[in-house]
Amino acid sequence: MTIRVLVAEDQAAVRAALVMILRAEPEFEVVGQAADGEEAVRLALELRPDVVLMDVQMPRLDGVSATRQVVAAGASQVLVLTTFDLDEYVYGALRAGAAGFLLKDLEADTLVEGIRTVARGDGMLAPSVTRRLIGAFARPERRVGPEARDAVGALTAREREVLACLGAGLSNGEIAARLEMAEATTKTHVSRILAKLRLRSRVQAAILAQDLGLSI
Amino acid sequence: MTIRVLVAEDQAAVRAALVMILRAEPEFEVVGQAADGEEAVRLALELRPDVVLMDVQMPRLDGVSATRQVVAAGASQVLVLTTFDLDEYVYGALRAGAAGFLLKDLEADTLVEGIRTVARGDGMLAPSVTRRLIGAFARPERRVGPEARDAVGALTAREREVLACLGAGLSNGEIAARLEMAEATTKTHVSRILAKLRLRSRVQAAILAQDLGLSI
DNA sequence: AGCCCGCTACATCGAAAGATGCAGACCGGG
DNA sequence: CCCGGTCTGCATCTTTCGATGTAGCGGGCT
Repeated sequence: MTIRVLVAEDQAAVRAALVMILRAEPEFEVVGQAADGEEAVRLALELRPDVVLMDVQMPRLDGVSATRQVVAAGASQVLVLTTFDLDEYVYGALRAGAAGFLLKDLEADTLVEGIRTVARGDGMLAPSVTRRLIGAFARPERRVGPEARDAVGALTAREREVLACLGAGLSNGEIAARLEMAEATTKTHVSRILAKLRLRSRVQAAILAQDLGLSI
Repeated sequence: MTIRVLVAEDQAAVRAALVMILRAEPEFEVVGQAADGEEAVRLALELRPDVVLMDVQMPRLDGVSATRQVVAAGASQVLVLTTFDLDEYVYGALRAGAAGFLLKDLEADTLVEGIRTVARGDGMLAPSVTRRLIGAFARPERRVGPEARDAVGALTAREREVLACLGAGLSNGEIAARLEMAEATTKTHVSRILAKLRLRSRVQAAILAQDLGLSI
């Protein structure tokens, strides 16, 4: 079971080096090479490789945008490669749907292992990127204490529905329409929610709903 | 430069195996072993190892809580180890401040490499965990499009102050007091903010302020 | 059965929010 | 210098919100 790889990298010397590393491994087959983003997208859609090795800095279409298109088409797993681990590149690539992000100062072993990893559907990140991603992930959730979660647990199912609507920024009238109840009933629910959660306005309820990740 | 490691794992056989792996590497020094979470915290604070290898399932105090305490004290980097890669464990551990998260089905090499990685301040995740973390990270950002950021850029400084207060869930009266203006003036600002951002209520403005990370 | 609880509904009333018009302050350009 | 534009501020008026009381209805429990 060979892993079919497309190499997208504009610098010919670097591209040649990458291809050489891959050719040294019998399990890889380099099915194509691209020198810019547009070519990368075109070849990915045509060849459907298992993995696209994608440089960030490329002419005509940058690697992040190319990644977005390849992933949107469901063509391949994309492993992004770059010299600089700027936040902008990292976050951009990951949001574009990249399965991994490696820096070019890597060992051949790491690259091989990375391609293997993303080929089987897992993720692979450079260690420094991993740490920052963990940090970025860990921060947002500090807001909601357990007491708030408990209080929300004390709400009835219907009240939670209303709370989710509040989190979406709907007015009482809109909530009533969506949940098929009278506006007066919505007000009743809102009042109860505020009382149970010890909040003073629907705005605070909406923020809490956001933090809890409630969605309608 | 040896790396000082504390092993926290309740199953004696597993603990012994981990210690054996570490002892085989001359760069590691196992400075302590703990059989439960409380002991792990106590030893970490006392011995200040470079890395704590922390099991999730432990008696008396679970590994996630223990991690939180060790990290809060700034004692060590924590590499969490578990048999099951349940979301609950992963997210809990990472939010608790863990530098890494590995599954117990790992190779000895991976463990060694993981400890080395977290010891120098980087992050290390099992590949399957990496993929899910990327997914979890990529999703949240759908909320705020560039157009919203542009619109916020069109606000005046004063209006942005008011918007930040909205994001905190304050009423017009509270905003007026905090920013030292009349409540009527606050209302003017709120109205202008809503018009510029094309929103229909302060609730939506508050949600947007949250997503933008505005804070007072 | 009787009972409690949750959902729904409506009315009423005071408080908060939001739209609108207008005035003084400030600033760069003519 | 004055002029238009923008920012800031305040007051007035209508709408929406939120609290409170009352009540019918259905489902689960004893």
